Amino acid sequence: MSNSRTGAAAAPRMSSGTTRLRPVLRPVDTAPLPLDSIIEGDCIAALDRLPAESIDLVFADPPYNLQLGGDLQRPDQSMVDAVDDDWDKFESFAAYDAFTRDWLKAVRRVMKPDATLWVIGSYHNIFRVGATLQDLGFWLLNDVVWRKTNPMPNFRGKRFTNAHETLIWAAREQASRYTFNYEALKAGNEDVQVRSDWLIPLCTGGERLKDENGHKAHPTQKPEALLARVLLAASRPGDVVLDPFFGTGTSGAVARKLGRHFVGIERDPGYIAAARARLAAVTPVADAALLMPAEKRSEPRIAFASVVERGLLAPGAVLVDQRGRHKAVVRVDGSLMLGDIAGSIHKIGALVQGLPACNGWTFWHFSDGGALKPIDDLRAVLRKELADAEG
Amino acid sequence: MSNSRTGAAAAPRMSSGTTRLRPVLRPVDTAPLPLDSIIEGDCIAALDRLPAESIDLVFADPPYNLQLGGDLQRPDQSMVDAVDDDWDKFESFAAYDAFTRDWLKAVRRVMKPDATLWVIGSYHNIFRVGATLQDLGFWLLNDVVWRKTNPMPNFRGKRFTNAHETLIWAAREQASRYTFNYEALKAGNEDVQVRSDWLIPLCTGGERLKDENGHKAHPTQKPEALLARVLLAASRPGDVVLDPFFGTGTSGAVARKLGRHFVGIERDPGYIAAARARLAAVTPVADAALLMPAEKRSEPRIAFASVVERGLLAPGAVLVDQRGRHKAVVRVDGSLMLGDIAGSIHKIGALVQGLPACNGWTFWHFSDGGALKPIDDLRAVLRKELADAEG
DNA sequence: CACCAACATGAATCAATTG
DNA sequence: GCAATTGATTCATGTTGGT
Repeated sequence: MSNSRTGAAAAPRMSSGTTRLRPVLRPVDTAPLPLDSIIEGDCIAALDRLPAESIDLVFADPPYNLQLGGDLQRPDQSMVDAVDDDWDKFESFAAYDAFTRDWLKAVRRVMKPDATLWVIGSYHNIFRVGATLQDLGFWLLNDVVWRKTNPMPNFRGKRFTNAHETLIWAAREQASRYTFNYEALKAGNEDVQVRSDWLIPLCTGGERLKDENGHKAHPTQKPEALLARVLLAASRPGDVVLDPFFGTGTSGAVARKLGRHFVGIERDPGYIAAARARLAAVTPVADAALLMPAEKRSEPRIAFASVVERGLLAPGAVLVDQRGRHKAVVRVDGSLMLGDIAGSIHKIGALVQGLPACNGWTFWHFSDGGALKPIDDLRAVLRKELADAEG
Repeated sequence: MSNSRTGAAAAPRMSSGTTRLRPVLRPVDTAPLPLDSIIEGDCIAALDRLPAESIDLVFADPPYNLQLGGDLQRPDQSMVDAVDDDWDKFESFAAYDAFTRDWLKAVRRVMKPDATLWVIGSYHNIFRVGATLQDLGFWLLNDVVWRKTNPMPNFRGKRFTNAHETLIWAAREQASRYTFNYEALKAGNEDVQVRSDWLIPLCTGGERLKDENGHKAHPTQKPEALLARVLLAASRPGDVVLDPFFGTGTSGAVARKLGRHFVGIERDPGYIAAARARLAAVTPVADAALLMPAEKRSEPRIAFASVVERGLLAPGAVLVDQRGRHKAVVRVDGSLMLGDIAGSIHKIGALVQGLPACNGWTFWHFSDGGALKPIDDLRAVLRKELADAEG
């Protein structure tokens, strides 16, 4: 592990160097990663200049103007007389798919092998994005529903109130060992696993950026609470968060507040100006201890043999399961004996239950003054000794 | 309008005769619409034999293409009974796409011009289905989220609990003048528009069909409440509801109960037998207006993390008990920190008191202008927001 | 019969380390 | 790189069986 796991101020984690994918052609003129800054320009061109495998987390809020003008307009600018012409629809969807494919491929190149990607969208575009992700080899982890507490009603009464948007969370590849701060999320959620549906208000009021005329600075500014949950779930302090459609910089503001680095790409100078002003006003959470995700510290491995060696259990001692239905005898070498079969605490535990696997530490119990206690208690004794010895 | 709109017993509505799409090649040997019966056989072959433009509503629960790997064990070492049926296995995404395209095209031919289609799926397949719908010229109306009250947990703690599935609601084409019972839905929802996220329990208990051995008759039986909401929203009494993946006939049972006709297509004789027995036991309700399933309600769970996310408490804020004997610090992720130990508000509250359990909401207080107030007051603020969202 | 404890189960793309 | 081993991990709801 890199040292960045130990503090918010540390340098960003570098790629492990192991490339699990086939080698990637890297553009000749890549620049060093411009940490905590906004790159002005076209998303894909800018991505192609970033170093490969340098990003820990990607958050993307791509445009979904499937049939409008702008960057997705047909190349020849020709007029289409029938707007609902099937062929035109196909052209439009195909153009959007090509655009999606291009930016996702460019993003994937700069992701570390264990990086993950979040994309947000609505039913207009999210299906195409999701299918493209699968086609490119991303590994879908969850689709997450942002339930809006205060959605805009459906004024014409012709459909259900469009009260949610969808986020897709995907790893770069199936083999990725991605960051997921399970324990921390659970601790903040009444000690229950966090579900795939999140209830969060729209970005309104003081959080909503306004221009000099009092109009909203960006049409689809996302709430910081949404980004906070994304970053707290799937990144660590010191990680680098890339947002290829930076807009007015919600992802950057939250990254900065939570001790993550950001890299933003944005084409519109107006949005960039708004984002820069916003970022300058962000106060990072100072105390690194508040940022590190609550985690069960990984305990040193203890062999059952050392429990016997240390005399916490004598050879010949009888272990039973909690309800006393199964018995086994401790041998000097730390294996268990059941009749004439010997094996590990796990193997014998699985055997007597007819199961493929078993955690022997919690399954087997010993008698301590009449009370049955799991042998895991004995492991805890050794761990404490070990911890004390290390200071 | 046909007279079928006025009563449950009327004949099914016939096509208006105006074809808004380009002419469709109709198979020579189409049969008359086999109302209220199950067609045994391949989905696409059976669809090709149905008359064109004869269906008012389609509900489809296609294979999800789960792509499961090895076995999954629960923490108690028991096995998860996963979907491992042959009908859910596909060679590749391309094969699944081809399958999807074929059945959707066949379905579209038999839909009336104003008919709509519902498809349900998970993140494994729903993106591909949605994109294919768009490619074929369907017009997406909503994506609807079925939020499960009681989903299966994520046993390994590696992802968010997969707590929802997605339904796509689409018209045959953009010009469709589809059925949407807006006023009825609103009246049944405390006079507010029905949202795109529905909270409904899984199909369990007595509703779940079992075989003679007591095992579930179908691995993915859907709750009747879900189908009831679909049919009440987007069909009228007397309409014909087609289900190309009939399974054990939930859509048919609900259609029959609500005074709609059904046409089911199913390949597996075992499922068909179960469905026939089930359908025979259904009693149609005399007055369909009486049956509006109430949304599942439960006391909303508020996460302390969301109190921090919304800025009601800042990271680093100090919480104390009422008499100021214990202190703990709020972290960014909604856990509390006591020394170097992090945990939930409840766990840390229990820890400082040496008790096995503690209600952190009433135990911990924050300082509000000199006065100590329980953090439960902050929960009340969020609860009010949530109540507004749930209706 | 009431009550409680134990058990069962739901569309699941659900590990990390050692040898 | 692959196989074998170790060991970490669950929420809501309904049913069953015992006192």
